[in-house]
Amino acid sequence: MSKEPTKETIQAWIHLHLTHRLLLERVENSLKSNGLPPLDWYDVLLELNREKSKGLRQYEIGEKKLLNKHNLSRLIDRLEKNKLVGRHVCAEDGRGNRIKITEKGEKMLKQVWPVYGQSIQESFGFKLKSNEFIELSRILSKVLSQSEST
Amino acid sequence: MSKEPTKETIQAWIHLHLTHRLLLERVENSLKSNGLPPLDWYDVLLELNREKSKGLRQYEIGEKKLLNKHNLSRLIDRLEKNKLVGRHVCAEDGRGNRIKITEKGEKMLKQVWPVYGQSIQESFGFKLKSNEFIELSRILSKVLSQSEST
DNA sequence: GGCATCTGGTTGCAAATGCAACTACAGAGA
DNA sequence: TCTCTGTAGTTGCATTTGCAACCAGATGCC
Repeated sequence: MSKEPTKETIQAWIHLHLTHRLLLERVENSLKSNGLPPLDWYDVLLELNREKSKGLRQYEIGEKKLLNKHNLSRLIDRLEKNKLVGRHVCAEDGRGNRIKITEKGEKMLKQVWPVYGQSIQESFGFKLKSNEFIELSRILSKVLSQSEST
Repeated sequence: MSKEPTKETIQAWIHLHLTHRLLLERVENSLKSNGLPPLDWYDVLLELNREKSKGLRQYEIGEKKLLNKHNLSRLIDRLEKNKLVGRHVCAEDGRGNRIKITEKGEKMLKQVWPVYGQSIQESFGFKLKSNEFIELSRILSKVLSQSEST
């Protein structure tokens, strides 16, 4: 089994890398210039918002968002310091805690979305056709789904 | 003109974000565990290797790689400290300098590629069919090319 | 139970990044 | 020429990340 990627593979990887950098920079800039917190905050809050009642364990967030535990722990620190989430005792496991979004966190979500959404739309949404977004998602999902176990 | 991205747009963006994070983490880990420098070093060296004689201005590298000047300046510091590149006086513009790759830099490129290439192949190359890589590149190129001026 | 090992999460320290201010030269215009 | 503005690159400082060591509770084995 050849270990060398093909030209097409390399090309696609480079484009993926560059496109991501471009879009992320745009999004972060627009958040920042609107006085809003970085994208990661939104990402985590959004995940927590889906589990308002139970909350989530840190490792669950880490798995969903592919964030490592060190940084996630400190990201939660920052969110907690800003009263956007709370750490709650975890009944099932004394080591861990359950993270829950606060009212203020929910408000933040609502506040961020218009800016975030608009930024995605401008930098990305207008550039492709609907079926291209679908195709892009399909292809990337394949990469993601086959990699979960690995 | 609606500012709200469609569901498909959002979905594609999230997949792009996650896939990139996954692949980058894999690549960086394999480089690190083989005692090799981070991907950015390779990226910049590769660009410089295409212009061995003339070298490149920092802003040129920045444009190609979408790196901002502050970080690029310090990245060059690190590369220079490791004797992988050199800063040379720039005839046309007294403010700037020309960055050129050294022999050691070229060696580093050769040393990194097997590990880097293998890592891409394992995490990415095996997951899609050839025509999917081509389609992926095509779509992402559209996002990139339409964004250059913006 | 008692011990070793594993896992979730935290923390100290070093390295990298983002931001803003700064230097130095370039280029345009009076 | 002189001045004003713009651009290339650097640097100080605060924030964030990465790494490794660590703590404490869970799990497995005897």
